[in-house]
Amino acid sequence: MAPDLLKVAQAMKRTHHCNELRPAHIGQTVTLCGWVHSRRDLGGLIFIDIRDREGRTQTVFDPSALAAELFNKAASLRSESVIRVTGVVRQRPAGTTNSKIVTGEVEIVATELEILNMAAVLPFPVDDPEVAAKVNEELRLQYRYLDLRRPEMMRNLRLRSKLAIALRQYFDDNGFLEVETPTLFKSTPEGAREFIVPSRTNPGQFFALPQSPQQFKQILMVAGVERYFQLARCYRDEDLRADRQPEFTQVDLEMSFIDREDIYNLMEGLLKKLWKVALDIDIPTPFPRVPFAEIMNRYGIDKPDTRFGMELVDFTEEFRASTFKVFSGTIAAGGVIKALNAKGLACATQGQIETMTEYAKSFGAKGLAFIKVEKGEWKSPIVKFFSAAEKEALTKKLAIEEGDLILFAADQWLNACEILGKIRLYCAEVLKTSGKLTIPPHQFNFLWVVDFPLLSFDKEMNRWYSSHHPFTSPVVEDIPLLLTDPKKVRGQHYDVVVNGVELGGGSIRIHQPELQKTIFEQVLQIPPDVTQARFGYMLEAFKYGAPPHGGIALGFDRLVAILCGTPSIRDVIAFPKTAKGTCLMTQSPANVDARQLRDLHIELKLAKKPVEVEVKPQATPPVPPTK
RNA sequence: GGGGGUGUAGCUCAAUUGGUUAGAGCGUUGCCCUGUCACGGCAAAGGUUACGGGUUCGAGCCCCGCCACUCCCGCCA
Repeated sequence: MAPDLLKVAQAMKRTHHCNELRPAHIGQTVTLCGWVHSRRDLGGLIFIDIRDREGRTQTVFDPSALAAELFNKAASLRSESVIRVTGVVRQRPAGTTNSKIVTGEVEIVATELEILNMAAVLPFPVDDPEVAAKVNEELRLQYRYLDLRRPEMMRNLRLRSKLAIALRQYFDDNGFLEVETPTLFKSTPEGAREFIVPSRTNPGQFFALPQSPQQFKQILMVAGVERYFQLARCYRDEDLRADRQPEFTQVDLEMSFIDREDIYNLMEGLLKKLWKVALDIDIPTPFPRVPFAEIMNRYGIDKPDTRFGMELVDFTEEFRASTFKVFSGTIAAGGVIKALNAKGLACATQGQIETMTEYAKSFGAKGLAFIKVEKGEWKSPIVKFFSAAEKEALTKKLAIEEGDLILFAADQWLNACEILGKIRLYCAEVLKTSGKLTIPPHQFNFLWVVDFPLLSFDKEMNRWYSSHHPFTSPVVEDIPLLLTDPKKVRGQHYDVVVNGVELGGGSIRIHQPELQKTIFEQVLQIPPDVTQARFGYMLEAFKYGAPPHGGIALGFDRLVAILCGTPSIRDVIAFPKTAKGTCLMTQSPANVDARQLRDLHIELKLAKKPVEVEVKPQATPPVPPTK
């Protein structure tokens, strides 16, 4: 490059970021680049706050020291225009420093201003954090590039990047290889609904986007990689939630020659590091390891929030011979009685109780028995059936006090637990809103849920299916029960849970082809030809020396969301989809032209006419009249 | 697939029981202003009340339909 061009190019560049200037820089000539955060035009003096990714700095345009042309240029600037300002750093006059920003002791007396790009009038404000945070999410997603300029969103992106780098470093330190696996994969209809991709070169055939790199990572173990990890993009064509997107990122890993404890230790080390990096919090390890049956008994959900009590208590023995037939009858039919004490919720209105009852019914409960403890009395339609001994047992085991609300579930064990588990969470929400339950913002209760049942029974189909996936290894001593008592077989599966959120799960896998074949054909009753078509390549691979192995996957988006303190993973994904799976910014999905379909040998047969993509009128403010 | 919530000016929100010309703050535009940082002052523009029907003398408000966003259930091996 010619020397003069090089000089121009260097003059283009900033000398500092907008968070850097301090009294130590006074007297220096500096250049800043960024966006017009705000402009305060006092007529004879203009202040412009310039903002970049790092922070904000005040610049001053003083007509006594400037060409009129430059001053007018500054006066014409609109919010969010892109500028480059050169000037001299000086101390702010006494009494005009701004303690709210780190550069608040100094300002730049502008000597040059270049407008790199004028911005149109904004569809929503990005400079006022309070207003911006309330803006309709639809609008934020449509103009995501403006939304991401907000410091809060930029902070989320930055933390996400920091965490990704920290975990890569952690895995490298622990001897892992990062391997990328294909996203054009094969349909495996056993799991979640998949996104299907037609193959042009193989008419009538389809790829599927992977729900996880599960099979590839196991084959990498057969390949002798020994320790693999990946920040893997995964796809599921299911309905969305605040914590679910159709494409999402998993921290995926697999190790050979290990057992469950090795996974626990590795992940505890990782999470310890990430919490330190993000929040400077030392989380205690090891995490409790609690069997599934105990978790269900105590919390009624497999991802319990243990930051508050209100645990479920069993009263099956106490009510076995009760004169209250609803309870004793349920027990006689093989069911259980569970209760929970919603501390301080006796104030619940009739309406709230009804809401809870309806809620319980929506999960299959027949009703929801309750006792309100008010003014020393037990107010309840059922308490008249209870004997003194039964009342005493309740008082003792539930530690009943004035102001409590006791709720009961009578059903088969798992149903009773699950119903009361949902009610427990509902009560916690009510107590939180009324200020009777407060949870410190930086409390993190981690735990491992272990010993899940390997198999679940599908009544409609009258067959067993894998609780997780068919490659999960049974607990070794339970293998003999596979064909005799499948219900009792525990899987070597584990979930890591924090504050009621399932952060991830994994398992030790089956590495013996014979056992895998038994599970597929005899336990799951998948016909051999189907097994062969779907998983033949895996069974084949496992014939040539598969090491014992296991792994886990963490939901990276959820992890980042928790560390950013946001309830929605959309806030930590740069370009998320809406609840209907569309992208408001790019207006996708969209129609394709007939020729593309013809190339793919696809013909559309739609019940309804394809909805013509309505070209939304851009929410642009009226164009101001020209001067 | 089912249930709940929301939709009024560019943005955030009001609008009493269905009743006059649908208001406010911010933003925008014009004028004034040399120490502001939520700058200030004066003035102005800006509305198919998401959309389509219906009831009514009269609908932002009631009814039916529909669309979008959102939360939850189902679903997510």
